[in-house]
Amino acid sequence: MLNVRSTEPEDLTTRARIRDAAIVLFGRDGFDRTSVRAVAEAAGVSAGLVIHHFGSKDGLRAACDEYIVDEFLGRKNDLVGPQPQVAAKIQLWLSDLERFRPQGDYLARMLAADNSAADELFDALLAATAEMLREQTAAGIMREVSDPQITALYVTAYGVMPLLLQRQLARSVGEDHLTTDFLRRSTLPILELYTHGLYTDDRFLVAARDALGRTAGPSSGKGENDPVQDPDPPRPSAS
Amino acid sequence: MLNVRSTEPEDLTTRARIRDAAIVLFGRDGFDRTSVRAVAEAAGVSAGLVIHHFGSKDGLRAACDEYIVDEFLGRKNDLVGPQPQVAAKIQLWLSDLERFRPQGDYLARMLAADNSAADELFDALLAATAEMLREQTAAGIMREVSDPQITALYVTAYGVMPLLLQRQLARSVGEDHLTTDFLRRSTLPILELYTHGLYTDDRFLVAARDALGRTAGPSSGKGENDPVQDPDPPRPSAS
DNA sequence: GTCTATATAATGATAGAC
DNA sequence: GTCTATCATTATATAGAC
Repeated sequence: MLNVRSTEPEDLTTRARIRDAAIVLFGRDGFDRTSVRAVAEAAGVSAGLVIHHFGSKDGLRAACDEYIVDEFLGRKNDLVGPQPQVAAKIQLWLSDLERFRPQGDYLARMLAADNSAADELFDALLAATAEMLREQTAAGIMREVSDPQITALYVTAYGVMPLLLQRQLARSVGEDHLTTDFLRRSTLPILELYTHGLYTDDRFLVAARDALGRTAGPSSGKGENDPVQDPDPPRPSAS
Repeated sequence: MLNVRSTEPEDLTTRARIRDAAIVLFGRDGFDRTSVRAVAEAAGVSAGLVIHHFGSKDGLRAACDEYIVDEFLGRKNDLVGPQPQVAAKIQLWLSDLERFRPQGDYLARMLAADNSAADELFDALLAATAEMLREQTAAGIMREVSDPQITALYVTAYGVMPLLLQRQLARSVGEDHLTTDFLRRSTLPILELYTHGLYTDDRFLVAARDALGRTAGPSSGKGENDPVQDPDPPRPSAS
């Protein structure tokens, strides 16, 4: 299903070969640590030709950005369908991590960097997530939440997190990189969280509602005991 | 509470001033985009002196890494207490985002990069989270989960996510950077998730258990319909 | 400890031949 | 379109004076 041309180096134009080589190297080593010469060598051309095709190293980056975003958002070539949807693309990527690692790595770097193309992509993911949340809630499949916008935001951010922290995730189970097995093993724990939560009762939620209620409003003065979000799990006041 | 010397530039040694300037610039612009000269200027010294003190630019980075990790893990100076705990440090950081932004930005870059100091820190956070999960479960405050290791891993990773995606989080609510208000607003949605989950019933969880049960074991062959984790929220097969 | 001056290497980009 | 040769800039790091 879906064409695979874009990752087969064979019949690509030189320009496309350079761009693909750049995605691999930029994704693996980072933009700054990758020289135009290195990209040229990987693509089997001269450094001058790289500049000739993209104007500058930054032009090359822009071309990579655009390609990745278009690819991911399904705005690509062929008339395979009206909208090969984001979800389908995600499924495709996940079905063959090895093969799509370069794109994934590149995407991760984009999201972490100060990059307007990445912003566009994140916004698209967020919009899709928000819409899904709305639909599922209307259908009674998902609970009503107090703040759909923020909820959608965190669900989206939690969703892309594995891209950014793949090194830590893989390392913690003794792997070099994310594997399909790891993702499969992650399925149940994540679904458990999204189905039941982790807490056995309402106590922390109620306490937070109380605390926030006292200062009230979307904006407020500073309190001493702000129940601000904790980079670690929500936990009782102790510890 | 807790001393604040480390962020007051006044009475620091020159070496410490250089290191602090480097943390600011490395955190803001990235290691590669920051020159030794820039660090030197920010610290009010010559480039030669920076090298004199740290041997090389990479030595400077290593010193910054170590400082940040030690600081965060509470292994720092003074005898303020046996273990000013990670949780306390997090609270301190969150209580004054503006002031600790340089450290936060630096930490974010560490975690995203290929950095052994960051690995050590992540491992410490993970261990603390796993231990907390164990305790809370034993106390009946948290539910039993099917895979405590993976659950702890995701809870930890979700916890540090805002550090890595602060740009996207802030942007989505129209801010330039994370604010205390944003974190306050995030408290309830996150606690809702951790208390009730998002789904109204078990259907997806049961379906996943079924699907995984069929292939069984922690490792298995490839299926066509792997219910692999989705960078977007768990969702029904449709879409 | 701190500075200035400099060596040396690498990089992005240009020019011009083919 | 593609190459080779080269320029100009910038970076890290060194050397030696103070």
